Amino acid sequence: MGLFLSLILKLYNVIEELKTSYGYLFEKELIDEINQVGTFKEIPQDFTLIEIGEYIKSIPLLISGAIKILREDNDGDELLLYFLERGDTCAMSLNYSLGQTQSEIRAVAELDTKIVMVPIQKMEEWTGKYKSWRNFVFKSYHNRLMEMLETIDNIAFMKMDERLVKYLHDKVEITKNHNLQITHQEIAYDLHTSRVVISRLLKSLEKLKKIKLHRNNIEVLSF
Amino acid sequence: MGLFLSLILKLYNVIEELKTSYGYLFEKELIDEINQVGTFKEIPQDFTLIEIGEYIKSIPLLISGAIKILREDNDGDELLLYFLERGDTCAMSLNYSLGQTQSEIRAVAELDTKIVMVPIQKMEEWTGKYKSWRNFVFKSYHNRLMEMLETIDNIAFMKMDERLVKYLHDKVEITKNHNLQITHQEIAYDLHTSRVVISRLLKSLEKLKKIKLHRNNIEVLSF
DNA sequence: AAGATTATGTAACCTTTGTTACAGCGTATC
DNA sequence: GATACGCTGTAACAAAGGTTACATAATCTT
Repeated sequence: MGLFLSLILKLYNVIEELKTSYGYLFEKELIDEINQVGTFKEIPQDFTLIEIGEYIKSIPLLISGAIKILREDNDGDELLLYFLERGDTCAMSLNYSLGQTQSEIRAVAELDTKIVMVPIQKMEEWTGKYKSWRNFVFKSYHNRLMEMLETIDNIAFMKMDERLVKYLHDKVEITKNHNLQITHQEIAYDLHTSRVVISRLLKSLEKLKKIKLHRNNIEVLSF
Repeated sequence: MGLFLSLILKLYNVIEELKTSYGYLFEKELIDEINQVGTFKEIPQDFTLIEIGEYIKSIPLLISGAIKILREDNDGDELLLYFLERGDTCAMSLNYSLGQTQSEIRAVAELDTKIVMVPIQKMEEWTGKYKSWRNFVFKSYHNRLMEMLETIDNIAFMKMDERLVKYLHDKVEITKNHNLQITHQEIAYDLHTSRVVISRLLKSLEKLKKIKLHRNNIEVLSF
């Protein structure tokens, strides 16, 4: 009886979470369908949702938290592309071609994150059936294109010191915390450079009183 | 009478061109609709189709030729993003939000190019009405995302000499000509670097017998 | 043909970024 | 508390790319 009640509560919560995050976007019928075929998942921080080369079987709809999308080259060198937040989905997963598609990116939970996974098969059905889903997919694609453009701007037009400042500010925004739990090496991976370069630039930012450096922690002062 | 005949021939050609480039994608009814509302345009090489900040009023469907898509930063520094070819469209234009959208990119004809311009208003109508159009839009978005990924790979993971080699090879492929009519300065703009750097690297490629340098012309030997 | 314009070649130098090496500190583990 | 390990700081050097300056060559203009 207690178990039964908690199951009902759980389901109730999922549909509530969906309504909160997507209710303003989707019709009631679509929310109901998502609730039926989707699986709710709670992802702990730093968990890898998908690796490069893995087959994409479902589309993630973000309820809360944040997901970091990374690109990697043949030598294993990384680069942070962008973050996904509530109401976002991964445009890379939206490709519903006949054959299976392999992921071009790695997705890692940046925070504890709640998502609803929808089987990729529903894509085609829903894009015909629900105008709101169609618009959502178009909008997602468009947002992702804009974020890729921003990433290109960053790496093409900005120098490493500017990129680092932007990175720190983005992190503060995503985590909603001025104290970033992060090592210099981790930043170096995300920006595709070396730890020494990051330490050097961070130290100069500290001298400018923009940040304060601690072990495993960076305090962002100016924002 | 001669004029009347040539008009008929012209219209006939447009629908034929559409059928050749898009017939395998679109239903006959959609081809007919495109033919009715679209305007056929012949764009001469180097003509700018759209500037950054201009309002997007129509979607270009490429019939033949090639279009170069460029990004620019606040200081006017350029960067080549990718090329569009037959059967492609500009994903940046596909955003049919309520308000007008400003272009984030510049589009320049790389070759003499034929396109059909479709009013942006048709987007919403056709995505509901034609499954093939929907798929085309999704596929375009996906292709453009993949090209942006490739661009990011280039600028993030490759050094200038490798980027230059890739650039030359891409040019040969697009123009279908081993003799590239181009100056060092133009290459420098596309790759967002300086003319001196390009001259230096080109000279070293020439010493490696990969290219032969002439005035306003680069002969690509190894391919 | 003379002069102007544009394209290319190259040297010298500077800045940014990447690499190697090592020291010192904080924390966890035994 | 001794030891090991991970994180940070920094120096010294190397490499890539950007800048300035100038010479020369090809082409266009008049």
